[in-house]
Amino acid sequence: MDLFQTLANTAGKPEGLDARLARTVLDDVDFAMRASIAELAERAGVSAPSVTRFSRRIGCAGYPDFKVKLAQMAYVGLRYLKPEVTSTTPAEVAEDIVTKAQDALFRFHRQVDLAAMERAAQLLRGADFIQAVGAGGNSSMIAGELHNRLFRLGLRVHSSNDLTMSLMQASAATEGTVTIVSSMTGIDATLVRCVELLGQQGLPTIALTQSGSPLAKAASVVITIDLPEGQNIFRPSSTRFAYLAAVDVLANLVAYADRATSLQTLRRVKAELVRSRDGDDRQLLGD
Amino acid sequence: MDLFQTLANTAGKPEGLDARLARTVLDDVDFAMRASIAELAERAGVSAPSVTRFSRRIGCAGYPDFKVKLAQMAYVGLRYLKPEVTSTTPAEVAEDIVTKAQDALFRFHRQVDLAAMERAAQLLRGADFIQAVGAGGNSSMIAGELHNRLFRLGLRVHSSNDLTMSLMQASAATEGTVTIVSSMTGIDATLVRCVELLGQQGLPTIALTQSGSPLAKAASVVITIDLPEGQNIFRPSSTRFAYLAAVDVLANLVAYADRATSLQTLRRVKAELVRSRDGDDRQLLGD
DNA sequence: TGGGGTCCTGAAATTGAATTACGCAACCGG
DNA sequence: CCGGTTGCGTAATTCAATTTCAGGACCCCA
Repeated sequence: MDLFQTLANTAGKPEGLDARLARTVLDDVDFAMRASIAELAERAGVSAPSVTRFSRRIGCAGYPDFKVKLAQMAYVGLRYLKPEVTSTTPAEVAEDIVTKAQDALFRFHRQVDLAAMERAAQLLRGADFIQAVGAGGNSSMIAGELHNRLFRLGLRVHSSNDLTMSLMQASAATEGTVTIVSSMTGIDATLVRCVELLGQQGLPTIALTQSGSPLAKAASVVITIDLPEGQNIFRPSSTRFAYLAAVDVLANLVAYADRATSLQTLRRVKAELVRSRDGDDRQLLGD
Repeated sequence: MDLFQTLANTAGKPEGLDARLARTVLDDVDFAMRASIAELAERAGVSAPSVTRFSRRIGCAGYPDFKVKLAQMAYVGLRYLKPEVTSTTPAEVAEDIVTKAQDALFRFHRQVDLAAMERAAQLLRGADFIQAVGAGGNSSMIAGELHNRLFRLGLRVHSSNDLTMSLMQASAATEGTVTIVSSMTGIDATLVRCVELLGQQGLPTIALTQSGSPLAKAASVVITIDLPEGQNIFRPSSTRFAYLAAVDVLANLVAYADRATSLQTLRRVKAELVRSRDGDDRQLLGD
């Protein structure tokens, strides 16, 4: 997992055969994955034994093992180390975005607190009414997705991007209401206030946010998502891929918690779509 | 890419050493990646040469090459072949969702038509006004994202989930308007009509949709995204990850097309957010 | 300044894994 | 019942990777 980190560090050193090898590898990962030890040695201008030693030093059993580990890492993280190359060709842009998105998913999967997920799913499952709240673009999308994923399981959901409105609704919330909020920063004062208000009334709140943020401190169940954001101001945030995945996992857990009801509702939604729209029931649910 | 497909097919055959080998490999991919040819041969109960022949038959240069290819595929698609296991534990659900999302991104990257992307980016860049249209949950999200990504580059965008409204706006559209629509099915009659209407007026349209769909036929620039949807009715569509990536690539290309303007606008947006919200400028742009 | 030690490196030797060659056995068509 | 074909394992071979070893650079201390 940390192979790339190690490689990048090694490549950063000013001199030494290891640095040269690391640079050669990073320069053309595909080549390194295909090449024999002799070919790689030649390209890097070192001897074959040096390659073996290099492989060992960065934590592999030998060169073949290094190749396998490299291949395992190659897709996710491929471009990560060339830090913030301002990619300009369309191919580079596409690769950059896909790679970062996959990396975000990967990291999310590593760090996801499944116990918190389950608690959240249980809360949602038992709710009489669900409020999904998020604002600011990315989290607005997540709030909308929560609605989109949960209503079809037979749950009563309202989603909102209007924090002022949510604050009012929080004051007016009744027993049985579960509120789920999303905020990548977790520092929006209105949102935090909203969650605190609900807490004071003994109403459960779920937050998708950064750990340690004010929002995380205020919510009753926290699903933390901590990801490094890149420096490239032009690159749309890959973090939302992780948030989206979190929504999906949550929705799935809710669905499984009460399979029968969910299935029934889904069938009804689907049937109506098929009837009114296209008659093609292989198309997916929702457009 | 198709290695897993091939493996799954081979494993499906009732008899033969190849089938046994494929099953052995799929049964424990990690083992296969680490094992020597002799170890794998023993576990499968075949001879070493059979493993080499097997590797060749499924399209690899030899066993080491097979291992590398296997490693490349291992994360994405790992669970793919155990087709539609109805995963029930939270860990399985999470892995399933992350894997499928990564797979969707992977496939998107493979098939993305960069030329079409560039044409679309050029159209957007040159537009006086952009209409982003999508409905039905998934595509509503995409329309919203298009707005969210493009406004901050200094473009004038309106997004809508209301197809009836969009139809009216299409009739009223003026020179300089570029319309970008998203539809995973590509068969919504109103949306197709909307695009046709614009075409008749000589106004450019961009569609993110399935190839071969009515919508794809009607639009002037088509960004095709063809992905298989899983059978699990409970699993939220992983296709939207691919759509989201498409939006990001597009937004990035637009940004680079006129770097100076984009940067300026982004800086302004960011400055305002930092000022009014948190004073922490490492937080990402939008919540 | 010089001697001993350590570290780094590549050439050569060695090991060991993967592949090829070969032959046997089963199956198929005539 | 007999060639021909195919599929497989054993044994031989090849080739890649690794270990060994020796040369050289650098450093520390006398």
